[in-house]
Amino acid sequence: MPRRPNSPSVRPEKRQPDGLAISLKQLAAHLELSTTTLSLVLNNAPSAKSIPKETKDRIFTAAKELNYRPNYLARSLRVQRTNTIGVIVPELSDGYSAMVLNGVESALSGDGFFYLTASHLHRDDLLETLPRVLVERQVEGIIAVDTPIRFVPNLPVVNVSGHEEIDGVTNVVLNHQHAAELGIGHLFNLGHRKIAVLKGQAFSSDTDIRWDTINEAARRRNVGIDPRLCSQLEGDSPSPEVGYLATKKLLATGVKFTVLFAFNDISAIGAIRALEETGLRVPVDVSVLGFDDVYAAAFYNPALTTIRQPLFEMGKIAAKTLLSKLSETVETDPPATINVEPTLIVRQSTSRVLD
Amino acid sequence: MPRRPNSPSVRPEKRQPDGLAISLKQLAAHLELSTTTLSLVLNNAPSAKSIPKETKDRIFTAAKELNYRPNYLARSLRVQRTNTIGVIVPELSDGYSAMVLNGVESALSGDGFFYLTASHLHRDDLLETLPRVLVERQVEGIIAVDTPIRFVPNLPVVNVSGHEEIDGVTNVVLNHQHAAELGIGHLFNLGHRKIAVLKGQAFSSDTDIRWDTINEAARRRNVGIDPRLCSQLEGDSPSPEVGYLATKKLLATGVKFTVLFAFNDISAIGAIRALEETGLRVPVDVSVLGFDDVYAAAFYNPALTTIRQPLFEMGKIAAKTLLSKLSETVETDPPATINVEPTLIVRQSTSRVLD
DNA sequence: TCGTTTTAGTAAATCGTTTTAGTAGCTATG
DNA sequence: CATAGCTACTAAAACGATTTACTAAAACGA
Repeated sequence: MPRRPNSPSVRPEKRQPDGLAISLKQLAAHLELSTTTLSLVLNNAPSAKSIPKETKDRIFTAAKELNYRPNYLARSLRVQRTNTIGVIVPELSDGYSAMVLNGVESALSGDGFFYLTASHLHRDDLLETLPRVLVERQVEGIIAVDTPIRFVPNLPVVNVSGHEEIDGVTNVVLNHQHAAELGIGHLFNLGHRKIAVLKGQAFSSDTDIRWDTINEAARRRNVGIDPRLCSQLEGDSPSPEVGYLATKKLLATGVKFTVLFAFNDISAIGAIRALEETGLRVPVDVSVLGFDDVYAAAFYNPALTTIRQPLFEMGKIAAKTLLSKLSETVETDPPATINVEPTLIVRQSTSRVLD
Repeated sequence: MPRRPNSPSVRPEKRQPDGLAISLKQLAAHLELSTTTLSLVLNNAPSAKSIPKETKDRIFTAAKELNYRPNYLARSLRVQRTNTIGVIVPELSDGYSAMVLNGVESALSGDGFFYLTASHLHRDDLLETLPRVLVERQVEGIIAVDTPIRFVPNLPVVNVSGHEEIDGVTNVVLNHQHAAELGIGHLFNLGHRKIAVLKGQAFSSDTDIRWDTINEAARRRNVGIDPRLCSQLEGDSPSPEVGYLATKKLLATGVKFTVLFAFNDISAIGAIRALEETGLRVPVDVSVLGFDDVYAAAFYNPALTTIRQPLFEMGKIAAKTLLSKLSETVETDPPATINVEPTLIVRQSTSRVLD
């Protein structure tokens, strides 16, 4: 995206001060007109067509001069629309949520919508209460990101990476069959047969389906995955450490493997650390396959081969879907599930098996 | 933080459905009482002490049964408080903002506050309009993160990593003198004298002060920084690529250096890629020093030596400061600037100079 | 000239709360 | 036995917009 450079320093006098808030009533008094007239003109309602241009201009200039800004609360209360949605994420710092959020925002900002963010931190109580609190705050809909649905509000809901089928909830999910095919296919073609897997944490929505589809794709090629070669991530830290620990556990079993299929890039990075500490070089001795394609993946050392998940787009799609649910002009319900496609990004962390 | 594991699957019948919203008026009609009484009881106002317990219980149970939730808009409009603040960030996906945001949220959530997020994407028009729009939405205060202030609303403002002194704006900033001392001191002690620097993008608040303090700390040790060994980051991508490109430019000049002090960890990662592509090993041939200590830093290969900036805490402090500005019980104004201290984290990307 | 339409507005209701300023009826007290 | 004080409530105003249902005057048409 091309950008013009900003002026590096802003002169203080360029900063605009703000007058005190003025209400429509005050503005009307100042103009000796009724609030009705002002409201009609300022929102250019159809019935304002009988108001002469001269009066309209008076209103507009006075509004600008006195810095009139409608009170969103009052307006929202009256028109029963807040142009606000709620977004529930596990935690903000994990990269995953931030990416999705970024997509959500990009779709929302054009339409004058804002969003309230809330993190549930995998806590049961928050999973119950957060949707209620958001409803209380009159959000028009909710986007949940990698979050189990405990409470279905009477509002449109879109769940990113949700896999439960719930009435009124649209799931935006990766095509996991395809993702597993890409990953296992790539490893198989490189000659790998002893595949270890880092399975996701129990609380992660994708854990089960990821594991199931990987297993299936492997079985389809007559390469069963040795149960001893599956290690589950534990703990909700967003750092690579969880992958490091899970890999250590894997190595401790002594069962040999030629490749490690990680649950995500972050855990793949931790895994590589664990492998190299044991004297295993990546990808010479062991290949490592990531998932997600976060920014760091391309620049890691070695650059990660990974299954790209279009998180930004998923957020964008989620927001657009929610908006279309909210606009009463759209009649057709969105499908219960919207699939997005993964991409295999081959870099340096996987290579052909030697023996 | 200890956590009990979640049940991995939730039985559908455990999901709570939501009844339609009911208003206070409806609830009052149902109980054959006035809305006044209900409001007094539900908010247990002092004047509700004359209401007998029996009536109170009737009200509470009916509210629970009919699932009454007060409309936050209406309440906010009446009491003139929204318990909502606005947060303006450059972009969500860069890790930096997400970390700060996480801290903000942690301080806010206990106090029943929520926040609206807006990204300015370094665009001049958004820098002007976003604060206004947030004011329109009746936020009670604004936290700006690494964001120049173009428009000072008539509200408490806290600027994380802001360096302009503006009336009514509190800056939460790193002690950059100390940070530069830690960094340059570390490099100096390792014998480095030819120091290259990756300077931040023009739009980043910390760029100038970081550069100035580093220069000063170097000069204090009689090691001037060769102007040809300073390369500025360009472009607003949050990926390591900007560091990669800036380092390539540095290498193209042919001027030798023994260490590279990067603007942040992300650009340090890009720098290492560029160095290794040229056949320079880190830290054997060139040391690299990062800044921030993001999650990836500890697990990068080589693990990054870096100056840790407590971003989570800075967000938390910013939010707490804003809240104290908002509570009229606190009389004393917070200081114009709040300093936080950096820490030097020594890992594998720096080593003693050989010659 | 009379009726209709258009022009240029306004009064009042409304959204869903909170809060101020009461009001009846009962009880205690000197 | 008057009155002060308490008990158990309520009517109505307010927050700041939007919207419905008007009106009075002017212009138009036949």
